[in-house]
Amino acid sequence: MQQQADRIVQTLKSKGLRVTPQRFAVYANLLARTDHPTAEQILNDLNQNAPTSSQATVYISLQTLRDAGLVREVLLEQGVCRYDANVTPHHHFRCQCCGEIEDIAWNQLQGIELQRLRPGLKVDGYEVTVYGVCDRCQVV
Amino acid sequence: MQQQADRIVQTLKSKGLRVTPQRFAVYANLLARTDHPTAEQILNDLNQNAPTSSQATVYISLQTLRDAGLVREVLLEQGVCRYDANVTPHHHFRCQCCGEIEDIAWNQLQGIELQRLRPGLKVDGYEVTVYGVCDRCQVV
DNA sequence: CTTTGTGCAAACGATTTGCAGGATG
DNA sequence: CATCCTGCAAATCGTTTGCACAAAG
Repeated sequence: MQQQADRIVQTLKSKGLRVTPQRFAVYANLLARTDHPTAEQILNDLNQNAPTSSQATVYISLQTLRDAGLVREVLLEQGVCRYDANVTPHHHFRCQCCGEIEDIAWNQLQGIELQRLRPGLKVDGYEVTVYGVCDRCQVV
Repeated sequence: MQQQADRIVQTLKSKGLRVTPQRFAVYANLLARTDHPTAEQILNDLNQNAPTSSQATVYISLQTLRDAGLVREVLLEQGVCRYDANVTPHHHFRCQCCGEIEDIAWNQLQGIELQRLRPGLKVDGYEVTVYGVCDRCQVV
């Protein structure tokens, strides 16, 4: 617990970011979650018991964390911006029924041949999005 | 030209959609473009010479076409919704410099093994997004 | 003490909606 | 002629901004 908190502080500092309670809370919340929450969901979660951060601060903190490379945006639905504290390369599965997004480990989807791409394109990376129905939605 | 127009009319009708000048114009515009325009870009393009459609109509036409499966949304930038009349499965390349989106033919990126995915997930399809820098931006 | 972050409320831009009139099948 | 579509303007939603105050280094 304490170690985890220290690690977060160190991570923020290492990116040259000031450690404020609000920023800490946003990042810690995102690190603790396995879903891919929206800014609003994070805001609600943080303020559930006691008021922690204002709306504007959550939005700005997420921007700051994104610019620092600690957090990434996941855009799979129109008008919905989700956040993910997992910044190592990985893929996503999206349930077309409930909208849930599940991570897919990088090594679960290998073997993509990028060699056939048009020469001239400088490739930095890629990501696979798999669409389907999750087990929970198949039962219902 | 005329044949193309007839084909569009037939396609719309086959989906049970009424053929109105505005709806026709939106779909024809999208079919004629190789870029991935936003609703606003389509609107401007249509009204460039003479006023053709109102803003609301373009937005609703795009929704209708999407629901009919004639058009798809491409979501690669936060807050930007692009449209694509190519609804056959294909991948995308996005230039991180200029934001341009280029189609990648399905058969240019093969060999993804979906077998390793967690059992329980019913897969309907997948899509690869490649990030990098296009040739035009590499020169500059 | 200087810089950066926060909160609030107002501003913003993209998209949606309500409603009256008009076109389509 | 019943239904669906359009245009307009107002409403809405998520996100951003301006500014005064507070906190961090």
